[in-house]
Amino acid sequence: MIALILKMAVPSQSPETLPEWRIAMIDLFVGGALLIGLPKSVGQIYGYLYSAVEPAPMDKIIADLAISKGSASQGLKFLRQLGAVKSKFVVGDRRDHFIAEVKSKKLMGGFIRETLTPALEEGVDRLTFVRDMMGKDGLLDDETHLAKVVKLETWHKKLKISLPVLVKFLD
Amino acid sequence: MIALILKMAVPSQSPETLPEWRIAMIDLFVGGALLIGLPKSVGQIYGYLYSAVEPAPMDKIIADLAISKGSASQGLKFLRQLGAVKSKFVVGDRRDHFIAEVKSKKLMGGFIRETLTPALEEGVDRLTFVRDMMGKDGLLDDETHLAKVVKLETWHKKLKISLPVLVKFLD
DNA sequence: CAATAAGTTCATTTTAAATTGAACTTGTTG
DNA sequence: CAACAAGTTCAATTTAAAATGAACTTATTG
Repeated sequence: MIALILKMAVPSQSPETLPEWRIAMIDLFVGGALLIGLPKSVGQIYGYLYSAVEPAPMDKIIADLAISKGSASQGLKFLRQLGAVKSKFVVGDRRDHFIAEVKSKKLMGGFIRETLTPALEEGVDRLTFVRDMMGKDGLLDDETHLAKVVKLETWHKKLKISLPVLVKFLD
Repeated sequence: MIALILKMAVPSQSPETLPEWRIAMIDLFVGGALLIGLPKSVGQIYGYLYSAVEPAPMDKIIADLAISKGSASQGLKFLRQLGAVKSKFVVGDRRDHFIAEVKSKKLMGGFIRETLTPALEEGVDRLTFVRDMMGKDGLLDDETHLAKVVKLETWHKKLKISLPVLVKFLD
């Protein structure tokens, strides 16, 4: 009996046409996503959830954004890894319901952790290698050559410092 | 007579095999370029010039990096627009000779000017549009909805402020 | 436990972007 | 001014990435 009532509270979703302001907001996030090298679909999904008033299940996202199951599943997986999206349990509904995390500590922090930091780490390795190879060629005594590596190392160090600061500043 | 001597000072370039340290440095810049959404070839060219000891003409870049004339020409054009590369006149040689600009004010400043700022500007337009449409739907009185736009506007403003600061810090 | 719903995975297709190279423009020189 | 060298442009091709959707796994329920 209770089950019946709960079931009725979650009628099958008809693909809703998004209001213009939501479409514009989603576009904004799509632009941002592409700018930092993330797939369009990820921007769409995050924008959708950011602009949503209530938690949305995957099939609703799929219907409203007109994207495939695969894109939605993978996009949400990625966003959850970042910590940019979390899921909320809704009573009487088997489906996961997703909401956007809006604190930029979570948003950008996740991006830095999952994307930027690995890239920077690879950078360290390459820099070490450069030093080694220069040493082999006896170039580390040469002012000009040494300066090139040192400058790179300085950039690297400063980037590593400033990214977290940036995140904090953004709120 | 003089012309003859000068000509001999610039013998036809045999495609030189780059030392490992230069290859590693170039890879570093390729990684950086891809990270910020620039084509691989642009990273290669900049890395090549950054690691070069003397100014290099386009045909040397083409030969050493084994890229096409088209890529080289377009890549250099882009880098000059940014201000990340400048050309140096070499006596007795018709060809342009290129050198990398290493001050990050030039490097990142150009990127911010040419790529980030236009993107941010488009963001302003979209945000204005979002406000308009929300207004039309009478949603700007609603705390929840208003908060969403305001948060975006705040992010936008802070990003605009912090990018130049970041550049200064990087040197 | 059979039937259904939710969600994931991944081989294939689609799409977008970068690269190429041939044709062209511009400038130089003997 | 003819021949060549340097560099640009852009249509066609190649390459890489993202999106799709069918097959699958896992969990739920009547």
